[in-house]
Amino acid sequence: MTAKQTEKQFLKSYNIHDFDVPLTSVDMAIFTLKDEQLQVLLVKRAQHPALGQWALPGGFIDFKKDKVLADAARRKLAEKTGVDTPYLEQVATFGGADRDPRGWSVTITYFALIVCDEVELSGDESSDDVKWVPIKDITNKLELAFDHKQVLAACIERLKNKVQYTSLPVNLLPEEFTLTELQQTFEIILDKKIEKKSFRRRIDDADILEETGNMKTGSNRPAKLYRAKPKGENFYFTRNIEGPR
Amino acid sequence: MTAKQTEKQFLKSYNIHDFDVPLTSVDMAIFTLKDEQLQVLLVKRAQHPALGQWALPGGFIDFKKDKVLADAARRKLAEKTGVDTPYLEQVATFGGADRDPRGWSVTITYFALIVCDEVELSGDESSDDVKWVPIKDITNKLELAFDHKQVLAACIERLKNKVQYTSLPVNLLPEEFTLTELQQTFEIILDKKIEKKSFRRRIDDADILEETGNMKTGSNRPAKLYRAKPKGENFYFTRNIEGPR
DNA sequence: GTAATAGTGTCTATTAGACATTATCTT
DNA sequence: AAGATAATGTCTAATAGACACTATTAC
Repeated sequence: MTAKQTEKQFLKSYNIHDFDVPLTSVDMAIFTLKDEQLQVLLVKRAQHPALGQWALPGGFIDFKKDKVLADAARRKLAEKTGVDTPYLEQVATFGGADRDPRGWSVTITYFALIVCDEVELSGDESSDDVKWVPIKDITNKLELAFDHKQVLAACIERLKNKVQYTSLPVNLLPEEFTLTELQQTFEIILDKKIEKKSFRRRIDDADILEETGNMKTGSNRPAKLYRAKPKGENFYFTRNIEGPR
Repeated sequence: MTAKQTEKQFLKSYNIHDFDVPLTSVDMAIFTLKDEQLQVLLVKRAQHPALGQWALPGGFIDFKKDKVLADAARRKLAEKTGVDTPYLEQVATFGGADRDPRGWSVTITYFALIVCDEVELSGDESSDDVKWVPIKDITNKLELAFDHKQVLAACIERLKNKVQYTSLPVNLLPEEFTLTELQQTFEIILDKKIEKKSFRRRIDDADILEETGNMKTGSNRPAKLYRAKPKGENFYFTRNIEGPR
């Protein structure tokens, strides 16, 4: 391999396996709101290594199906849940010699926010079982495969942090929702109470919602239903939610 | 490969090359403050592909030298600059079929903040030349190898965003510095003026600096010199710098 | 009517920006 | 003393939390 080659000659003689190439995969923390708790999807591994252990869903890149990294993440999500247009965010990439017994490995980690009643859980050849687990139950008692507990912790931390200054929780609610439901979603993730008026001012100032015209009724005054505005990317506030003084 | 194997048997017969494995590397955006500008280190590629083009420094993981991903980033930084304890932050991972002519590739991207006068630039076998480039000069005119312009844009965006609510710029200054120098650093990165009293209140409230006891003299009133407190991780403010009203 | 939750008005405490003022050095 | 920059005092405007109050439904 001399510098006098043309690029074409170089590429012809190039063999990826001449170099140290880590085992590279994509893992997902798929979050949803269920039973008034933030929950994450875990799969029981049906293959070695870590056979039988609970793990974040994930897998290898498919060179034919995936054009870019996020495609692999979306594909994994769709395989497990059937959901195909979630909020998806890359969190971090973990790599090291010891995190997988097969050798030096790298995992690119994403989290997704989905509406759980749009989901049809489905295992596949790589998992015996799939389940939602409240993130509060992910304690020392529950073992996860590989370093997935750390990976998941990073995803939860990112989510909690961003909920302090973005409108992310909108993505955990169905098409139409009330402001009270949205506030409760924030409160569940932040694990603290938010003052109603402050919250509504904040959302109103962000100008990210529109009324659907419909109302949610119950045994009391009906509430206006809102949806995210069409152009609705995530809104970034310049101040964190402060919470009770 | 049946499910009846033990994990040991599985690992024995496992061959990483039976799967789609992307070419995985680490790239660095090394930032410094030089001539009152934020600058980034670029290297001229001495090898195919993209021979002769300017690129972010980077390279492959070394399974012997690198225990975890960040080791590879630190090693690349030290090879180019001699700096060994920088502020280092993982930004994002880019992967796709088309970003490198050698095939499906993944790059884990970090940025580093270093003090440029502690640096001894040194090329090595993979680069003809190394230089600092002001980020304002990274325009349409300047071509970068692969998708490095996008990669760099992501690093710059992350840095600028975080400077709004963290104390990151401390890492761009030498051991001792004045509050005015720190303020100027913020102003350069954010590209806007900050009101002196607001800035000093903010830094004071964060309680991240300590006086060194030394003064910086000039042709006017001397200024106190500060250093980051020993336990000094980065401080996260709950509000962004607002800037002029 | 009562119960319940939706939605609003408004006070107060906090705080960031503005900007004037004072302090301390060199020449 | 003049010039320059460091450092601080303090006013004002903006705004988040607190909390009381009104509105609208089911029963």
